Amino acid sequence: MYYEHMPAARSLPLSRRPLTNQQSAALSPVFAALSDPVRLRLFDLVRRSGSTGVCSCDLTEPLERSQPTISHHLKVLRDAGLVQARREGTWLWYSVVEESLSSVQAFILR
Amino acid sequence: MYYEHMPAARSLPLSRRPLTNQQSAALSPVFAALSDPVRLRLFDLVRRSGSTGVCSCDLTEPLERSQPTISHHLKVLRDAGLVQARREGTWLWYSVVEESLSSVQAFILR
DNA sequence: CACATACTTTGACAACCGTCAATATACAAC
DNA sequence: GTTGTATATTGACGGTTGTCAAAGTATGTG
Repeated sequence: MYYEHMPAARSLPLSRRPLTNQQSAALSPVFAALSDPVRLRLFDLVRRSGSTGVCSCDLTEPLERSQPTISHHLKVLRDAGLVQARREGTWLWYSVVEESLSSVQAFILR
Repeated sequence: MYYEHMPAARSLPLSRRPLTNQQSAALSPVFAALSDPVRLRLFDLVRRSGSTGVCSCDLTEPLERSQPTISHHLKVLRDAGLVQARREGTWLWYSVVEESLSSVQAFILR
């Protein structure tokens, strides 16, 4: 008799077991991406631009940082999976990745 | 006529306005405290110890870090307002500060 | 091709971070 | 007081981070 259709026995539900090394390694970069005040405001500006998105050139002035610095921060947010870019001619339109904060949300409610 | 009892006019509800410099400066240290994988697991272990708390000596081994390192990380979590310590004789019992993640939660749902 | 605009990459710098060994402090028991 | 245990602080080390100026890449216009 095969048991492949039976769930493995667990002493505790998944969320009640200690955070594993892998889970924390996957989650910490998301927190790290939001650990800088400039990036927090950057993410907020991108998020409130909605599905339309916002172009990088419009983010330099309100954040009072140089254009390369904004580009650097956007890359950090992109690498963390928090925002995405869509090219349209010369411009890059940034928008948030929906559900990208679900892992953080899951950790809070854990 | 005095208007001191009238609320200031607002073009948008508070949560719909861009994150201010002060808000991001207050929020980023909380994310920074959770941006390290060891601290994430540390916070998780403290949290699951409940109101009883857990003593620092029991955290060194599962996290595979030296005692000074764990002490350092606990201080970071304490400074961020995420955990608190209560002394009982020679031991310090660490427990989470309830509602300490509410600012993060508010940011996610913003 | 040249030129302009939008954005990225490189390189440098100071500041910060994670880690541990060594040392110091706090408390309890004697 | 001394001795022992629990925790914090100090100092040092390599590695990472935020920032900008300068240079490079990409796309569009003429």
